[in-house]
Amino acid sequence: MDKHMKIYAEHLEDSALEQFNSAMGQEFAIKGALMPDAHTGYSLPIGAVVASDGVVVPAWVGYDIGCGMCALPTSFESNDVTASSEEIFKEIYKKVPVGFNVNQHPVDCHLNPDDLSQLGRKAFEDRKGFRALGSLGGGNHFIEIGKDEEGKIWVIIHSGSRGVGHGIATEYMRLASGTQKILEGHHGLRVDDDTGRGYINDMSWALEFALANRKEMMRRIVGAISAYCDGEADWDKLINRNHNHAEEKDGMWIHRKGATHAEEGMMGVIPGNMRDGSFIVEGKGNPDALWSSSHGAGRVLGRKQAKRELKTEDFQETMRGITARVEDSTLDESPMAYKDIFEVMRLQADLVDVCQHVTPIVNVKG
DNA sequence: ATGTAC
Repeated sequence: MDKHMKIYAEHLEDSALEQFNSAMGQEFAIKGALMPDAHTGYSLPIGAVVASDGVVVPAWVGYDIGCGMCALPTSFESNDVTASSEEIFKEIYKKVPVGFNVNQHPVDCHLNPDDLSQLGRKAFEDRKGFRALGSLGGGNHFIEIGKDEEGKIWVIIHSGSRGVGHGIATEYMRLASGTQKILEGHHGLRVDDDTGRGYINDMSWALEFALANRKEMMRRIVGAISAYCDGEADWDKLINRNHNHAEEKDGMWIHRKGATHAEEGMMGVIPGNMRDGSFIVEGKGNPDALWSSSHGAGRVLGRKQAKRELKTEDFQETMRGITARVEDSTLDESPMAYKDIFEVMRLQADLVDVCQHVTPIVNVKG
């Protein structure tokens, strides 16, 4: 069967290609693409986009539904931010829970948990409800304050839907597979039956929760910077882009697992690494790439491998001048654990235009 | 990525 598939990755692991081919072998898979940062995941590689007919596959969206980026331009002076970077860094850790931490009390939110299915509602209650709103999480989630080529200060966040999205993903992956082996295979839900509709409803709610989460953090971070610098955020220019979601387009269900939505003219944010910062991009709406781009640089070293093979001294050396946690515990996030972001950006010149390159001043991690 | 089990 000739299905439309395009691979933008230059060096691809065999196991990632096998996962992609296996997914594309499903009868409901219509069209697929692998972004330049693609690497092995479970079920579907990270950096894959697959369009399906009449079916949604929870494992193709993954655990962190709504994981994505926000970028907010501001009028803070870069000299002020640099001069107060240590204070701002500490203030953010005071205001934003990181890692497994959440707020002591629930945070006000316009979202209504009654809009979730019974299953989604239970995941929400079990996973700390609105206490999780405005919390960063762990792994590769981060907060970055940086300046672009014109000296403008941006606040950039990578975070997701925290526990609630994870709970929703887990429960629907279990229902779809019909077994406890939820990470194997490509189990779909019909979009027109109750379970499929339930997944789409709850996934959509989790996307909104993830955005509300990033916005709440943005408010706290802008507050932290404002304690030391004059200026304000340009909220009308906030960019929000998911890289783990499924959306309907032209009668297809497009699954993005670690791939940024990049319609023509759509603004996006592609993070590189702790040292090289992030790119503000504008989508080209390339249909071969299923209207997508990469969601980052992509790993070259697994987390364990990075901690084994890299040296903390080298990490500290390369991060000089940036206020960040640079230590043994964050060594798996070293720039050396990722592909060269500049090369990845070159490989997707037909997918996005680069508008700005934001280089880090402060980086906050879980 | 998350939070559970060791």
